[in-house]
Amino acid sequence: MSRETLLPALAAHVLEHGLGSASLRPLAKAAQTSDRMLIYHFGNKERLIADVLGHIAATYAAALDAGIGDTRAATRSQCASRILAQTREPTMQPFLILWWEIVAGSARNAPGYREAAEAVMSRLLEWLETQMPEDDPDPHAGARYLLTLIEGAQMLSAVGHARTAREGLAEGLKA
Amino acid sequence: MSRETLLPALAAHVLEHGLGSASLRPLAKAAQTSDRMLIYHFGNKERLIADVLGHIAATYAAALDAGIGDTRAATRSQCASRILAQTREPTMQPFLILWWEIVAGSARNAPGYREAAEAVMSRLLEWLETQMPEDDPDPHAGARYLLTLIEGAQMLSAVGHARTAREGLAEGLKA
DNA sequence: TCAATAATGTAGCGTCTGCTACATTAACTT
DNA sequence: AAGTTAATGTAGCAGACGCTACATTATTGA
Repeated sequence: MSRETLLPALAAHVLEHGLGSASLRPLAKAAQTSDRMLIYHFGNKERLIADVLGHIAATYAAALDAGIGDTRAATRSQCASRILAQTREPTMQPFLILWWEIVAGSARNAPGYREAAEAVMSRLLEWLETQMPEDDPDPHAGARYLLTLIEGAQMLSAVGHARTAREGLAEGLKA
Repeated sequence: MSRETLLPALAAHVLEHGLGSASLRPLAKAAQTSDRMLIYHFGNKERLIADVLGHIAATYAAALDAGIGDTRAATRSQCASRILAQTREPTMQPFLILWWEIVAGSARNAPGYREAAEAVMSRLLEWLETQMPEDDPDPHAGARYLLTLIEGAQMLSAVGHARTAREGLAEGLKA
């Protein structure tokens, strides 16, 4: 069992249980190995977690690419709706919950977190740019605007302000 | 030393070192007591953390109120600038970093987190509403819009996308 | 004044943590 | 076939974790 073979199982465990309870022995059990072997393959826990986060970020990016449409959106609002529909996919939920732990780690400069978070946001930005309306006056700025608005809404929803998020989004997307 | 006497020292420690390293013995040391006494006063760690988060949320809310201006903003953009200026205060930085841990806990339904986060966002919303331009066509929606946008920008900055945040904000606030 | 209650100190239990020393087996190279 | 390296098992160390049992000192109320 190589490092790459282990990563999916480790990622699945982290996605389900969060980073707070990601200690060696539970992780090892989830991947059907021993803590001994995890250290053997990854060197130490820090690198393990960094690798797992990298794997998760890559998986998320691939899921985004898979859900990409071949037609551009007609309006910014429709563009936002598309990405919000993606985030409502059930398979996306564990990632959305884990995401805030990644942001928290990034804010505290935990090694590996910043890179994973940056990668995800960059990919999301690319996705948005390809989906922007053809006649948009400023697709570059528009994509960044939509990303900012959507992520703000996502956060508000995570802390029980879903209603605030909905009204904020509506105001920001009205024609 | 009562529960209320201890809270400021505990809060200071959590603000400086984060919730990840908020275990009983370091917390006790910071408050010049023993783990024994922390359990005695708060019952268990779960309630301790919930109380500390509540205290921090209240402190943050008070800081917001203290920084409130007596004049309304002239434009939504100016209103946003005011709150962004507040968040750049050096004393605010530890809270901004801790905030994402609170969001992460809230997303995972950790006890006490949701309440603290909700309280902070509610207060921020009130603050925004009092500062909205007098001639704004829809101050209710406008405040929610600004909150969503600003928090999205805050998150992007936390993960190394400060430039994206700046451009997104600019696009969302242009007249 | 004396009894009841609150507050604190000391010591430790059982468990989990990341990690390592040591030994053994499997696989590959020459 | 022999020797080298990679991969794995077993056992355990030293420390941190949340929490508790027990004893002791302060404080308070009758």
